[in-house]
Amino acid sequence: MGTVVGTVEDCREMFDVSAQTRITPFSSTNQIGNPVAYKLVRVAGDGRLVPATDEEILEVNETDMHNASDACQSLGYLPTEWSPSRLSQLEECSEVLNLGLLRSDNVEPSTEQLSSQPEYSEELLQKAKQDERLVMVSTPPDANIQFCNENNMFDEDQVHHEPLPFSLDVQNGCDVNQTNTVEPSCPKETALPASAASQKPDFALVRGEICLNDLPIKALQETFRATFGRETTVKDKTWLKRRITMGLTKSFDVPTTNLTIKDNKLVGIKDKSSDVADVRDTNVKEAPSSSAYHVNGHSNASGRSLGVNHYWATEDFSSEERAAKRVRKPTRRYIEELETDDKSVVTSKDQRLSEKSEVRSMSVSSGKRVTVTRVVPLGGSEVEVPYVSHVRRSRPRENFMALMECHTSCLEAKGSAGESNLLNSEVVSPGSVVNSASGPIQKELAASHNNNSDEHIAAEADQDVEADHLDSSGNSSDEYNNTGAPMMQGGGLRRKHHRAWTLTEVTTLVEGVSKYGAGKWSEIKKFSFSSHSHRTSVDLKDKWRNLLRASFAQSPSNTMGSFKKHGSMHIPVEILLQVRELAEKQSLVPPNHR
DNA sequence: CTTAGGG
DNA sequence: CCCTAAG
Repeated sequence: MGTVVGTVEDCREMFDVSAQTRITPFSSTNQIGNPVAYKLVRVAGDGRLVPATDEEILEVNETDMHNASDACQSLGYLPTEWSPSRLSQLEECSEVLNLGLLRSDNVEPSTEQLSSQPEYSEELLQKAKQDERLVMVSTPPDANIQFCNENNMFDEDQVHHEPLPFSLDVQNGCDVNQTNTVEPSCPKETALPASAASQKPDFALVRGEICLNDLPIKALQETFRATFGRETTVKDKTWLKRRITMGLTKSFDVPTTNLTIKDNKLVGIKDKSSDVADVRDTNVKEAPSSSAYHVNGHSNASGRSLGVNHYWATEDFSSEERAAKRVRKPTRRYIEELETDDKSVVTSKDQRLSEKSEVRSMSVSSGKRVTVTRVVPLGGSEVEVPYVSHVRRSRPRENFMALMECHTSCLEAKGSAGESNLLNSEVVSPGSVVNSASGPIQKELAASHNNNSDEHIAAEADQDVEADHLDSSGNSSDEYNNTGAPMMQGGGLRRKHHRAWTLTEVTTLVEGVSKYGAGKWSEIKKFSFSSHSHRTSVDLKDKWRNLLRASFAQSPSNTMGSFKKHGSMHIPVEILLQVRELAEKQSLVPPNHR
């Protein structure tokens, strides 16, 4: 489903019919606490902005279809003269559009629903091009409050329009006390009930950088999701914070209706730029005076301690926004970002990296066509999917499961057919993950193909099995799936490549270290771990580090060690002692002796 | 590519 | 485990 995109005229028509019914005291329903991205349409009579109902959205969409196609001849058409910045603007647009979609579509928090949305993104982008006519408006969190202050300007009709939480993802992901059905509550500042308070935390989530500082990465990711309506796999706190902040500020730039309201009055039709500015101004200038901010602070205090603040209550938002726009430097670290970020701000270095990552994410393909893939986060795991467009960024493909299954079956059936191309070209290999870990995996794949066997797994797995039955933990075999890629399990994705270290592995590691010395990981891998296909040298290094930690943490006081977390394998004390011995020995004796 | 470290 | 920065 799309957004409310349409000419003002369209809306007029609609509202001639429906406007009266929906004009009710604002205070009766809406929850200001919710950072809802409203789709606004203007009421014919008084020119008010009112949130569009879903039906209206539909209608408008239909009416708009023509307009859209009119204005933008074909969907595939992209004016070449558009500057990159222009495009990026649009991207932002579409992002916000997606946001709007999120809330309008979500009746249930299911992901299937959401997953289908990306399909519209392209179309949305197209629509976004005619920003002149965009009726849909996504108001940033504070805008709601602002509307509230402007007093009845934002009429609400809960029957037609149920304000949904900013993003369902936020609720779900953040485990906040919220239900999908937003109960009507008084949005007035005066009545800031506990119900509102319960929602504040979410609100706070999308606040600003300052309040993000204390959040763990997870929370930041949630916030990101809440902000952009899409997942992120980025684990870089700094980046996340910056991005979130940017997203928040940027959302102000979304084109609004041609008509603008100023001081409760309809100003009239303006050109886009001034219009945007106006909207922003009203939002920015008026909001800070609102006592709603207090409420926010309050609920924050009473709610989850997010270390929240009055960040945007006190900050000069407009300036902050402008500053952010310029200051912002594109990240260079993650493919996801490189592909979704504004191209306009990419620096030369980033360009290089971008290319690099492109290469990285490019799959060899069958025959003439090269399939570029991108990493799509799904349920904590990342998979490469054929890269479609920048626009589709909100949700992973819905039939991902199918892809996975298809792929795995491909693998099995593939053994004889043996065209590895297939894997890469059409269905994206789940095994080829972003990082270096894909190396071994692909080796495995190759092996399986060469063997022409259906039990290609066994080829490598047996080694593990062999190793496993020697020790107690023996849980590494369970992880073994065809590709070595994360396996589906009850619909969820396991973290890719998580294979518990078996006791034998540990011992061989220790022994390897004693032989070749700590730090000679490649050697150790080559000689001692030749049988264990996985376990890269890095793995060995990591494991050794952990072993060291364990050994030093445990032996000083034996009491502590006993009631440690028993989540993972218990490393026998002897081994730990051995580890420590080795560690001490090696740290004292320079490796040159060996 | 290999190591060392931070996350 | 993942991701990177350095050699």
